[in-house]
Amino acid sequence: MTIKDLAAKTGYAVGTVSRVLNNHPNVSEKARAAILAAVEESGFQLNQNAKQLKQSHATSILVILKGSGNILFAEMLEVIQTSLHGTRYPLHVDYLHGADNEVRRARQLIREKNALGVIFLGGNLENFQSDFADLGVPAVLVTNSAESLGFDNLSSVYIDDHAAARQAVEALIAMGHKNFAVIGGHRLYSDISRMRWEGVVEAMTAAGLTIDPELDYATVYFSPDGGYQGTMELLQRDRHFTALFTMSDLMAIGAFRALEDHNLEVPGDVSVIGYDNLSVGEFLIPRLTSVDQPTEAMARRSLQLLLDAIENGATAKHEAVPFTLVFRESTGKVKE
Amino acid sequence: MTIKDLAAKTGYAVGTVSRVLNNHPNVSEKARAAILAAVEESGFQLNQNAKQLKQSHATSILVILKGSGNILFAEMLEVIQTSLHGTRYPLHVDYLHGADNEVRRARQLIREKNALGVIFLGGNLENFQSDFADLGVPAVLVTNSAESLGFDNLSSVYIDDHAAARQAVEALIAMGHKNFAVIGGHRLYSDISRMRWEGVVEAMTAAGLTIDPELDYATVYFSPDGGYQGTMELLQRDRHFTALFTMSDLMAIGAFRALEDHNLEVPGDVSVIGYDNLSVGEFLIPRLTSVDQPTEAMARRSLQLLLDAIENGATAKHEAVPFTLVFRESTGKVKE
DNA sequence: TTGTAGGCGTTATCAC
DNA sequence: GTGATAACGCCTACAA
Repeated sequence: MTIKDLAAKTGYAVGTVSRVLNNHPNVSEKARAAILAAVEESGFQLNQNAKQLKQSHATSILVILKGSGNILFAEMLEVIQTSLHGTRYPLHVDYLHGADNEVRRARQLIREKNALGVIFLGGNLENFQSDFADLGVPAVLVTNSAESLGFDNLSSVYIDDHAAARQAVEALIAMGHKNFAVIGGHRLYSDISRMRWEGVVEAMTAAGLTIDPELDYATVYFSPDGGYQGTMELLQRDRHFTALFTMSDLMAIGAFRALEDHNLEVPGDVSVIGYDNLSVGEFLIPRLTSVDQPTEAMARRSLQLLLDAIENGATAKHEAVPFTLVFRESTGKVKE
Repeated sequence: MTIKDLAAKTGYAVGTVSRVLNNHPNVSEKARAAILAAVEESGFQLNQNAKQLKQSHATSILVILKGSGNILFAEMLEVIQTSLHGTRYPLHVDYLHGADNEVRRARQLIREKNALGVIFLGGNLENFQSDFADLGVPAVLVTNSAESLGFDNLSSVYIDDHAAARQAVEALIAMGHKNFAVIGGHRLYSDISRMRWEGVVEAMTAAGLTIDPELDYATVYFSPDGGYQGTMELLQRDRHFTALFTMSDLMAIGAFRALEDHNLEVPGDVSVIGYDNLSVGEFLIPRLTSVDQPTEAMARRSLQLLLDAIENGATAKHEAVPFTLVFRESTGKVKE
């Protein structure tokens, strides 16, 4: 079933059918009604390959999401989708694995889907470094700052991981904690892990405290299991920490379990602070203190920046979205 | 940059370029090397729109995933992806929202992507009822049984939700529980909620116990928050249950919290059993008893059924994959 | 082994 | 307001 068939069926020419299907003017009400009826009856669907192949002017916006399991990205995507719904910008979403090169993928999809701009939900700075030049359309990277790259069509929206981690630790220091342990990802391969770690170190140093990058840090996956393994490892090293900073709320769940297994109380013996402020944290026992990732604000802002660049040719901006610390029950004053 | 440009650049004709790009035979090594070098240098990428539009024979397999937030589906997708990697079947994945019609979408994508077959990860039987006829390629529905529909090209792989819920409740009855409460989705709109509920009722009835579909059931979302709200509601109704069946592990997390808020111990005062056996359950305090969804087995089996239908014209099959109950700490004998 | 040309389903530019 | 018709980029007979 093609528009040719529809044309034959209704007695009009393909051009008229196409005009109806695309809501173009200069079509009689009669023709429109007849063709729409035939479409309805036959369940006809436009072939997007042919459409995209032919269509000359770009109209759509592209979102490239790296890591489909990431719940924060999923939330942001939802915001973008609802914001764009009903506008004149169709949305294309593409899901990528961590290993794939998101910038190359973007380049191909921009051409194929006639995209006006791209939002990268997550991304690796190295890929932008090597492949972003001459992308041709405005883009926004969400999560990392792309300021250092200096591309004039690449904006970025992020939270200041460095400052967030620092403030989190400062708050715990203010509660009297002196001995910290940290669980996170690989500081070499994970930008955010490195930045958060640096924030921790900065806060410690500023307070005249010390933390050992080898002994007080556990490198694990961002999962409950990772949190469990990491905490067990830290505990076995016998470092006697009273505060545990996990780089994700998921890790904190595993940390809770490991501490329980060692008969350590939260926050009585160990204060635990997570990261992301996932909704699940509110229901844990004890309720989890966490660094809030303002997903909605980040999503909204990135879309604004992109549309501003598309519609008004606005220049690239790099913005840190304000974060907040959410204090709940898993942190407290250190025991005397 | 098109294959025309490549042809001009290398001095060969577009036909030769196309043959190289598609690994067709009858191309001299010299030509292949020259063209591949040019491709590498220019970073050329085939336009998939044009390719798919033109390509006559189908090669790919389509996976339609409903509800991108669903962690079980994400796991199954991973199994399918790795299984298919390196085979002659490219994989197309499409993510859909709950409200969209997955069968219509499949119909369009089959045509556009030249798919040989489809795996539906989740799906609504009503949509299959109304739109599946004459889909044209073999398909497998994962999660629900499609046996009642009787389409000869639609297989299904599922776990017997009915039996699983029944066995879960039977096990708790064997521990001495008599008063049950259940938290799940809307039994009208959610097939699995209805089937699980029916399993619960069956077990209760068989044991000579009663359960009230109004008073002992809370309809909520499949989330920690839903579990919390549902448990609070049940508690406020003052039904004095000693066993709580939640239709998802996520709900169980919220249930734990609500019980704690009422100074009720798990499993001392109330035994809690979840569903899905997510990895997080292992780390909860107490560790969560749950109905295991054999995601890997389901994914493997669905792919086998599909490939068997594609390659050997095998007829549609409907298979229940065996589930297991994983007993951990959140369930126990009822207090005397 | 290589080149040529028709056509996939659609949009857009012409005439009418 | 409507109908032809030339592309879009590619694959694939078929011819050379």
